[in-house]
Amino acid sequence: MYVHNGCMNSGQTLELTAVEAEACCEPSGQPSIDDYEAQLRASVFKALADPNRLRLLSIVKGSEGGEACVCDLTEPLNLGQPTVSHHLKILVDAGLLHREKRGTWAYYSLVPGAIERTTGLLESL
Amino acid sequence: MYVHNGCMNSGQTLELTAVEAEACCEPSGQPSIDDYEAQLRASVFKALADPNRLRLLSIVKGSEGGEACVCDLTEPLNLGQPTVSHHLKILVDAGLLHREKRGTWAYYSLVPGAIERTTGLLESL
DNA sequence: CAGCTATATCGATGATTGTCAATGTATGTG
DNA sequence: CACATACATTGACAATCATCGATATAGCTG
Repeated sequence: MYVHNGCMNSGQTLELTAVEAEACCEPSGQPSIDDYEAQLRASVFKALADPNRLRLLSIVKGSEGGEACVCDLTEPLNLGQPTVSHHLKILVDAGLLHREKRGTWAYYSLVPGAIERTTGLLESL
Repeated sequence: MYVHNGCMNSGQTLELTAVEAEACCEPSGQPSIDDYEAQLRASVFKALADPNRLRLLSIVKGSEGGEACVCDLTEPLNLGQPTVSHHLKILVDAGLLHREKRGTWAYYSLVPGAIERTTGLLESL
C-alpha cells in the first residue's frame, strides 16, 4: 500500500465551501500572500527584470553625487535616448528612482530606502 | 550664462577611443555592473516578476515541512496544472526552488539561501 | 497486463514588452 | 523671434510570455 499524506486535492472534484477550500490549502502551514499583494510585489520585480534597467540603477547609484541625467546614460547602455527615457520611467513608476528636473536636464537618483524595501518584499514572502 | 557640469556626452558626436569612452561614463563614481552580470541578475528577477510565481514561493515556504507538490498548488492559484508546472520549472531554473521526485509526486521546496542570495543581487548593485 | 494518477511537455494563442524612428514639449541662447 | 538642446511621448514592430487544451511519461494498483 502506498501512502501519501500531503496532498488532499487529488482525485475527483471535491465539493467544498469557500471557507473549507481556504483552510484546505494550508495544512498547519503559515498563511501565504494573497493575489493582490502578489501583484503589487510582482510589479516591482517586473521593473528589475531587465538587464538594461539593472544597469541604469547601478550607474545612477555609482554616479558622482548619486544622480545622473539621461545624456549620461545613453552611451554606456548603447541604447537610444527614447529607450532610456522609457526604462527610467518604469523605474520611477516602480518607486525605485526619483526624477528631478533642473533646467533642461532631468536628474535621476535612487529613492532612499527603495532597495531595502524591495529586499523586504522577498524576505517576507 | 547657463552652466552644466555633469554631462559631457552632449553636443556633436565626440571622437573617443574605447578606453576614453569607458572612462568617460563614470566621472569619479563607482564602477557599475557590466552587461553580462546584468543579464544574469535580470534572469532571476524575471522569475520573480509574476504574481503567481510569487504566490508559489510563498505557499511553498509556508507549507508544512517546507515543501509542497503540484496538486497542492493548482487550487489556491486557480490555474491549470500545466501552467503551474510551467511556473515551477521557471523557479527551479532560476535556482529558487528545489524539485524532488518521490514516487508519483514532485515535491518543491525553497533552495536554502536562495532568498538571501537574491537580495544580495540588489544590495550589491 | 490494463487502468489510474501525478506531473511534464508540446503547440497554439492572446497579451505584454523592448526597441526604434518620428514627433512633441520645454528650456536656454543669440 | 529663430534656433539648438535635453527629454518625453507616440506609433509601430518583432520578440517574449502566460495560459490553456491535448498529449506524453512515469509510477502505482489490482
